[in-house]
Amino acid sequence: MMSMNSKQPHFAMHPSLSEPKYTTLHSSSEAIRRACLQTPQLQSNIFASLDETLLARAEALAAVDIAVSQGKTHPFKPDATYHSMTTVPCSSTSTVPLLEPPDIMDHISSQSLTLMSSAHDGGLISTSSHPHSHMHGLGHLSHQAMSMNSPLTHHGLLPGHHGGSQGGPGLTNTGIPSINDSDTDPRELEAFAERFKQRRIKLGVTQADVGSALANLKIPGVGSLSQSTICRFESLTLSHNNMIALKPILQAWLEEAEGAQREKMSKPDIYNGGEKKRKRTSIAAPEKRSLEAYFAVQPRPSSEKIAAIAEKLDLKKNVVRVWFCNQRQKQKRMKFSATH
DNA sequence: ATGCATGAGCC
DNA sequence: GCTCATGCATA
Repeated sequence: MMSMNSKQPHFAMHPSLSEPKYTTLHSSSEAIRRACLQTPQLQSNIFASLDETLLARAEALAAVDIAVSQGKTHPFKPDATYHSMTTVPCSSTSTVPLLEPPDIMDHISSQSLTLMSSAHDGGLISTSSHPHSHMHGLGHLSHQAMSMNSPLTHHGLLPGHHGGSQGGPGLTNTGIPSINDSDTDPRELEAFAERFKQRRIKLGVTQADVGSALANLKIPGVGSLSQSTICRFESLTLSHNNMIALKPILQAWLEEAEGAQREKMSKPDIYNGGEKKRKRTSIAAPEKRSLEAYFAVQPRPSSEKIAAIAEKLDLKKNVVRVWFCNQRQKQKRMKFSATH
């Protein structure tokens, strides 16, 4: 089922309980997330529990691997986002016996470090053959975010100019807030996100409501967004560019919603259900720890390594590949990476 | 709130 | 195959 099939009148929701279904561990989990976002926990402990020889070998191999991959595999594109997440160990108590990265590294590196032959994509995990149809929302205008221009601006949806003043975002003829220099300021983004959340709650609207209501704005190229995205916007767990791109849209919605705070939408869901559901893969703690250990020495393993790691951990190769992708993406998120 | 996943565009 | 934006499913 959808989370909120029929939009309920916002007044039906208690201001203090604006998230009917997603309000379980807000505060506590956030603290944890913040802490862990910055610190791939367990690493030091993991290695500490390993034989020194193995550790040494792992590092040596990783060094080789890094040199090789940076030399010919990837250009290591610098991102516009702020990342201050190197591998800082986080206090932990684990002493779980993991698979030793060295083993795998050793195994593979002995022959195919620089080669990339098996580039096939295994099937998706878990039955997944969902018609998962449309990519509604802003998907189509979120191309590779350039390091300086937001996708929206790039797409021509938003004015690329800058007002130059920070007196407050004005509106263009189209009603879309213009982009000022201040709009790209992390501090301003953070402030806006906070304001947004407060006002949203004041309106008694859930994150999911906001997401679907965006389609009602009829802004060309702007459809609905998921609860996830709104949540991530509010918590700043999006890339800097993504934040910049979404800000004007959410701002437009906010103004609109507050302006007509009486007969807000009745927007039915844009995505229909009926199809099969996707089953989320869950990587067990031990395996996850191993992956984190690998990630620490080599965030960008080759296809061969991914395959080897997958085999070793008894996971689908694709699952491992995606895990590394997501891990890298996490490092680039905004939250506390910027230095105000 | 967050983990795993998809898909588009780029290389 | 990677990055990025974004989403479904779930804790």
